[in-house]
Amino acid sequence: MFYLTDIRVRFAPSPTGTLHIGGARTALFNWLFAKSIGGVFVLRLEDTDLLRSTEDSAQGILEGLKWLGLEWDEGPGKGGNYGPYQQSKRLHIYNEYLEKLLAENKAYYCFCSPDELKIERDNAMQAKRDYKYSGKCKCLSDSKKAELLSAGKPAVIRIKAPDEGKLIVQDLIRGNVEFSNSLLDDFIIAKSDGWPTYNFAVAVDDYCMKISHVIRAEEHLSNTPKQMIVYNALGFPLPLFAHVSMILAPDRSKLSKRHGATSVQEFRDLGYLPEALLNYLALLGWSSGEDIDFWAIDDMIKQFKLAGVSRSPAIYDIGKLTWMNGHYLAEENTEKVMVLLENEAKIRGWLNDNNREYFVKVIRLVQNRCKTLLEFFNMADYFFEEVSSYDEKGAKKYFNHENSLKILNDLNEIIKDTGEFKADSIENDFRHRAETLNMKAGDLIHPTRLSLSGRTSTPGLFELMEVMGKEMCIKRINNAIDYVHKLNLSN
RNA sequence: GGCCCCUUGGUCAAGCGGUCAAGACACCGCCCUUUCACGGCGGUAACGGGGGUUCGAGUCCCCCAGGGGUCACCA
Repeated sequence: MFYLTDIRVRFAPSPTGTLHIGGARTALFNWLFAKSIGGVFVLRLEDTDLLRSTEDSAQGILEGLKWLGLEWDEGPGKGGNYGPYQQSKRLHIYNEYLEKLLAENKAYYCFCSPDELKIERDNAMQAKRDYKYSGKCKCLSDSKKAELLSAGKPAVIRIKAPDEGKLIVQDLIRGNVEFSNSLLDDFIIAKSDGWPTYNFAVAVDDYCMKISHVIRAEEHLSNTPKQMIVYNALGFPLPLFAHVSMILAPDRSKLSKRHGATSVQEFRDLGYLPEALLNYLALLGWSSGEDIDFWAIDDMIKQFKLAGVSRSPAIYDIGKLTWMNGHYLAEENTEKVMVLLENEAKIRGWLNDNNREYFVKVIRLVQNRCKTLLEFFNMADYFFEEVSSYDEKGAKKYFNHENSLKILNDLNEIIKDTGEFKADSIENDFRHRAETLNMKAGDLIHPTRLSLSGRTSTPGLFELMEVMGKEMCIKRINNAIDYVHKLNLSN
């Protein structure tokens, strides 16, 4: 009997694209599982598809994982005792096991060309039969085989698959899932270019890397019996499996580029915080049973159980992610937010060495109203740039009646007269003046807001004024007065 | 099409034989308020269908339907 002494899990993406949120969630579940029981989280790059794998993609995936804080214990850049952690560097290992299977007559060379096989497959399809490889190369004589091999005829290696009985996948999320052996054929384990196929490489690597729990996306469930055949042929003990359901787009289809942002980096660039994305992803398919929306990562680790992972596919909802991000952003340390905004702010000329303090004050005012970092740049422009136009409806309402000029002039006076330019005292002055003028405070507040920001909605006006400073306020009120003058002339 | 997985409001999701079927997002009201957010209160909205088992079924079993996955010298 084989006992697992060490808990080891892995995330094994193929570097043929970006790290999308489905992959990120799979990585997260692996990571949480490992952390929750003191296991090891391994990262392995499955890059045996030489044509589609790219270094850029690999770097992007690594970067995405790091950004999320899902650091791996072993893997690229980290090392470990079971490397290399890139399949493209493990050819000698696969060859060793390939030769073992060949020597034990558990696998055989197949010389059928892709074209031949395609024809057989098409025929089977047309006849509405299930296609299974005929197995004709299995019966090749040794001499014939040697002849073809030495003639350099391209060959793949197939594994001899049992055709009776059944395989039971022990899945920690789904329970036992049975597959009948009769459905499987002698599938290819090594391509004619000498590289192993996925199902072979995965099984060999998971064994060699002493993986105890294979936690991966549901799309791999149907592949699992094939991998089990490899395990069995090689005499490897089986790991435990856990197949996590997929994340679907709002139209219930598989996530793809046409669904907008799907990759971790896109979300980063859109101004989402890693904590928020992680929290959202965790709740999309996992529940502790408690009624908690916001999870500190440490609590997640404490509470995480594979049994709490959902079996049904989940449709992701960017609205909820955004809502959640808004909460994280509102509570984030202002200095940290500043760091996150810094680059873009400098590019826009909003931030330089002399106005850091001002910039921080603006963030403090705006950050709890933004749902994403990107929104900050849409919401705070008037703090850094001249007001170039006024909200149309606002102008109609506050700049376009007989009292408008008088009110604006009054405002200028109030502002000039305000001794200490602090939110409290400004507010006091405003309310006083409104009273003496027999107006509502709003009658003064709204035109001021529009004058200072060009908008009808902003953070609290008096806080805003304090941050802007007296000088800027007066200047903008004067600009508004000019604007109203012109408006009157043209009427 | 074969095989496999899945099915509670629009979305996420609690529930594990007895509940008026939680909660969150979204949506709609109201309150707070200088606007916008936030917050508070309230509301609309669900067990895919059909058979069983049981005193009793969202919960167990079977069938159907729908959705998803997979059937490559891709991973």
